[in-house]
Amino acid sequence: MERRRGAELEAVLLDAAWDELMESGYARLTMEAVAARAHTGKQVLYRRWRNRAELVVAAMRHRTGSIIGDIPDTGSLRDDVLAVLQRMADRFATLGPDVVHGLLAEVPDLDPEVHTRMSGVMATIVKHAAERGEIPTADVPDRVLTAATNLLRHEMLFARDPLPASALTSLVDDIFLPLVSGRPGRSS
Amino acid sequence: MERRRGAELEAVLLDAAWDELMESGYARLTMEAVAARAHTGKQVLYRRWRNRAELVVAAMRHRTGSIIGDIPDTGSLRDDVLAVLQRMADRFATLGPDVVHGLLAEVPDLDPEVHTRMSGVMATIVKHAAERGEIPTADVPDRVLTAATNLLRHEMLFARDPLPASALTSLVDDIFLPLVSGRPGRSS
DNA sequence: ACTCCTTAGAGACGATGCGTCTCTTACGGA
DNA sequence: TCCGTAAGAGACGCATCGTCTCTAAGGAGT
Repeated sequence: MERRRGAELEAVLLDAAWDELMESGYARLTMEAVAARAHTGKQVLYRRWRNRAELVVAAMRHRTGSIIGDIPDTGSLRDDVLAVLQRMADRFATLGPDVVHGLLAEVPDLDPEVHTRMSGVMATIVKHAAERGEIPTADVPDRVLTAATNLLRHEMLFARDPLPASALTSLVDDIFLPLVSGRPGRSS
Repeated sequence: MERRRGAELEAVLLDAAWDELMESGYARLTMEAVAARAHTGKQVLYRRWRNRAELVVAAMRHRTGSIIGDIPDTGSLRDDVLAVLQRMADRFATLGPDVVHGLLAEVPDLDPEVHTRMSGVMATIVKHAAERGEIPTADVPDRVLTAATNLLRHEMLFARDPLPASALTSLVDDIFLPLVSGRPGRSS
């Protein structure tokens, strides 16, 4: 029997966990199933991750790499923000609400890193826009910077159905742009 | 042995569930424990609620009644909104993140009712403000109406520590009021 | 007052799945 | 070649879910 080791084995384990996650969701993912899919025993999993939650988080990081890639710079503030929101929506769509809810319940420490990174991304985008003269100032409160992304995350957490296409544009046009451009929001 | 029945028994069951929820949180709440605390058997619980999640939701409704009481009307838009946010924060504080996360994971259908009600409350508050002349118009997109409450919920869901007092005022002054008054947001 | 019928109270039961433990054996390093 | 680490496999104990079973309390009906 060929026996896997080290990084090679680890990749197989994480792939198995990811596949299981996609097939069964978080609530129904069992360590037994992951081990079986990887043709190994549970101990091999528990030797690396302390519990199901850690395994799933590792599988996600392994599969999707960095939480957020590079910072969009399209030359238009609106398009930049839309690009960020679109990425979030795509990411969430592949995971599904079940996974996010499950992780949220069991891994409360998952978020802060994401939040600070998001905040940084938005700050950069806003700075670019201010340099172009699109908006009067890049000096914007953190809550405003993250308002659109946080609202999107909120909607995705509670939405039962896929988000309508209008959701992203509404967040940008009704919320974000009015706040950073210092202009009245459009009325409905 | 005195044997409880009907509404009387149901109240005892729901109180037991609530106490257990406060003591152990959602993740550690077991049907056995609730039954034992109410001095009865599990079947009595399962005869009324199909699973743990339904029992907990029923216990919450029983304890805290309607999700939102009356609509604040202080004569000031800012104070009205702050009052709503304060109520949300209080409610969440008594429940704790564990309970909310757990329910979110197991009862995805919990939200829509809350959302529409929240939307209605904010619409009324805004209408009053417009009638007083505090803001130019009550014709505000739904996403703007619910922006503050949704952002607060988002922060509470992800916050590890109790919210700082400034969170509520920041949501009102940096986000909500600028959006509905059609004026620039303050800079940080 | 007597009977019946629902269901409370109590707990056994099977199933599931976690996380631990044990055992054998492949294989890389010295 | 020898040895030690860890892979592969699965048994194990424990917790808890949700179901089933049994006895008897106490209203409802005559």
